[in-house]
Amino acid sequence: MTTALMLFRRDLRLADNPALSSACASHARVLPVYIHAPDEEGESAPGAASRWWLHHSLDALAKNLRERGAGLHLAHGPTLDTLRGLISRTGAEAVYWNRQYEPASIARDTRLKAALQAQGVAVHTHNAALWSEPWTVATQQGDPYRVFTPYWRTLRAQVTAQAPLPEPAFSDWAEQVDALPLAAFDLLPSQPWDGGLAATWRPGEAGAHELLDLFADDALADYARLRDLPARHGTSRLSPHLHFGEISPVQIHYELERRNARVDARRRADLEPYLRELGWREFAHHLLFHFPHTPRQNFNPRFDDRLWEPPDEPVLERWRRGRTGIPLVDAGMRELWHTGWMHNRVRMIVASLLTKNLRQHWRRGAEWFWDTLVDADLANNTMGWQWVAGCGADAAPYFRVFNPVTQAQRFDPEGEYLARWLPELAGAPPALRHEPWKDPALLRRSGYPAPMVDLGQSRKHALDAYQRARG
DNA sequence: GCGCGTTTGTG
DNA sequence: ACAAACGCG
Repeated sequence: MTTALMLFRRDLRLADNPALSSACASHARVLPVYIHAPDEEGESAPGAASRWWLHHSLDALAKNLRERGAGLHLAHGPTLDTLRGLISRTGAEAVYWNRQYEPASIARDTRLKAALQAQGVAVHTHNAALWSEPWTVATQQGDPYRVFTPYWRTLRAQVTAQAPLPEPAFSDWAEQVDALPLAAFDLLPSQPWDGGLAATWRPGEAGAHELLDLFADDALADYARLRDLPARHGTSRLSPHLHFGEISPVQIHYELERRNARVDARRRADLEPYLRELGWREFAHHLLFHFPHTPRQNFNPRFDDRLWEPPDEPVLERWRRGRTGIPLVDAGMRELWHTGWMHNRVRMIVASLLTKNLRQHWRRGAEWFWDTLVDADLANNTMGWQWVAGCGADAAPYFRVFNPVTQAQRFDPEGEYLARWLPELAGAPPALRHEPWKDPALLRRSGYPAPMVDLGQSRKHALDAYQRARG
């Protein structure tokens, strides 16, 4: 009877979990373990909203395991000491985990693997999170890609709809010893600000597949058009489930292809625009792996930090709280605060306002997103903010400054999204929701603030600063 | 060398 | 029309 440990991290699912399947295939007894060690994760340690998600996702995983006669052994770090303790108590001969790609996690896992192997324990690691791991895609020169489109062409040619792994058989799970209760991780907020999160999300594997079903039935067919409308549920909203590994790109791809094959040719959805978005997620991981300094430093080294003003706390606070007086920006920031998520188009617009019109460093924005997003992901967050700020890989040109009024008129023409998140403006006609300052009485009556910046003027300032920095 | 490239705004 | 500049095939 050989025993193995299955170390869960951000792969909180039973189906299509290569490390878990491999452990179960090779060992008579497997002990599923989760070790809480945020100090080992460096800048990818979860923020407040992610901790909320993690709590509920672990809860869901533990329940799934219990229903199958197993359990999830919870423990505090350090990871190595904890694993050593479990190995000596269970007589485990091997440890299995799925790989992570953040700089601190890579360093930790490298040390972990060497230390375990040195004491005679076998270590098996797998890919559970990506279509293609960051080092498997390269230019013809053998270099990492810095531009999305050629990256995607290469990756797309490699990607086929692979059948995901089924749940492994659950016989003879090792018994738990001295496990902690989930509450010991202290992941939930002490102030109850999480009501909006609970009303919006169902963390865990079942919740992920529920959303996938909804997306496949509902929005996918018209994805290219609907994905840009923040008032609609036109996107998959799978990002937090993907971040915590409750579902994999392989599962999503396979399921969407399978459903497509079952409807007649005329009604088939065009999957490509959606697969391309998953491609951006892969690209972000590719960039973070090959350019691990980018969470802190500009990807483009010629980009000058003097473009941004020193941190201005009152300015940052109005932006964070959704009181800039620019409706689409405030709606987005309030959606974020309430639900832990923001529509991607709105993310670009609030980021453009912060980094260009308000001239605050993109890292201030990335920090706030990190704490408030349930899908906060170091690779995606870093790439997204640098892209908008203009200093990233394949970035928007710096002179591209979004106009949040035009954007709202184009993508939320009826002001539905604005009304949903800005109760002050809900009663006003759409045209005034887009530009409430045109009716000073409305501002007085509703208490909605006047704009904190002149969009035209601040745009000009940003472009001038860019010219100076270049010159 | 040469064409092409997620997400735009202003005049 | 124009606002840059460069990675990639």
